[in-house]
Amino acid sequence: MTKMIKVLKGTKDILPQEAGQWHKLEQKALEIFTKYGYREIRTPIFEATELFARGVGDTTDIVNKEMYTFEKSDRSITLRPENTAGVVRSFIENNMTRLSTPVKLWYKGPMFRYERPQAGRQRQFHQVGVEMFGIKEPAADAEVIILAVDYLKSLGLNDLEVEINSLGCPKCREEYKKRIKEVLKPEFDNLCEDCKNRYEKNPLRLLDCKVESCKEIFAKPEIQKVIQSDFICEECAQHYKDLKSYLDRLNVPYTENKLLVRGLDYYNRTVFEIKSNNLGSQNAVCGGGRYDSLVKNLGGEDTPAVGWAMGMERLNSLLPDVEPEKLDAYIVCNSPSDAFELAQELRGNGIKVEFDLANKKFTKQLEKASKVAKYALILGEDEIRSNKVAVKNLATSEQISVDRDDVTNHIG
RNA sequence: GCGUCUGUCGUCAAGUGGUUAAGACCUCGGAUUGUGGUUCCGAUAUGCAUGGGUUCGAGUCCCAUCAGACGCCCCA
Repeated sequence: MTKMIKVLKGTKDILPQEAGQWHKLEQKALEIFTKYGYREIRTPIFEATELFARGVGDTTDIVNKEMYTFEKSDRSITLRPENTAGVVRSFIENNMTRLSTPVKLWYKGPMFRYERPQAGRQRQFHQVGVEMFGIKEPAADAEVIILAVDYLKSLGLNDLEVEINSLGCPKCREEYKKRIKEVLKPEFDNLCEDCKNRYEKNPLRLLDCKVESCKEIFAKPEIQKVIQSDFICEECAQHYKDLKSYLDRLNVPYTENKLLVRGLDYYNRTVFEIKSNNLGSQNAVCGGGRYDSLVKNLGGEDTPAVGWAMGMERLNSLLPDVEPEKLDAYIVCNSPSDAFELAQELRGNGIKVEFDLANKKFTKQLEKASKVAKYALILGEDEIRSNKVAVKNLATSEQISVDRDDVTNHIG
């Protein structure tokens, strides 16, 4: 036999039996985001590699080891690993700074990261996300978080926890990093390999290492004191405080997590995640935050922004299965042309109907009808002659003869 | 990139070194030439991820490769 070609590692077919959940995710996204004034944007699936290097940050894992990059006509091109950079590129390129603020955009679509697949992680996966441009006030952060919660609720997902933190601005964050490095310096040799790495690359990430020996080190009082200290500057602290009071006022429960640090370089001040306890170790369904310097860094005017993304596969695995909908009717008839004609009449009336295309026997047709449809429409020689149709309710076995023009009214 | 576990029909599986690889569901056909979902009968893996090895003999033991699941790193 000829060799079979299989889907690539970390990729999946979305099969018809899962389509119901995907439709729900997409329909609710459109419905809820529209209520908050967001409009959909669709950016290309591949972009110049430089966009992600500068946008996401060239010290991040995503850019360093997870991108699908290829050369074409002397250009370096990359399949998007996330969509904030692409949306920001489009925002700048299409002069959206000229639109009245806030500019609210949402997107959905596939993203690509070259990683080892595991529960809740694939190489091609899908995200829905929102980005809001032009507002520096904490009300924007709050609205974006509340929108995420609202969307998740509309999907019937309530067992979720919102975690927030503030990373401060570049100025006060540098100060904090310096202090963490100072206090950990004597312990450097005792840290695990990953932490030694993080010490230089991203000191903030040090703090939630899962290795026991590192946990012990971080538990020391003098180190805890630095971790727990309020390092952020006055303006950042006020922003964070205002965000919390909005969330309190709107009755959105949240927990503060000082160890919540996002791995993308562009975040400042507010960061947040929404987690589920019903997933594996990849338990965040939503992650986002404020990125006030990204637009400028990518060549646009200085424009503050906040946004988030959700992993659709992760959402999907929290959703109950959707039963496939039955056909309204299945036509049972030994004359394909008569069946076809009736089917087209009914389809014209908005009825979901199929008929046998393969000249199967009467009993086989009826068997098929009972599996896929609510009603069997029996169209035999007698019925054709008298312009009638026998309408059989397959659940109750009741059968009545009705005028052909009247069929639609009997299978609502 | 690292670690752990797994790989028998479309699906769920039995099989624990010894003749022709259970069973169930799905699918298809028949009983049933205009009445289904119940029932009965029948069909469907020359092969146990792939390639080597051990053995008189391997789905069963060993090695490698590939694939999958889960975890680390990181992220949605």
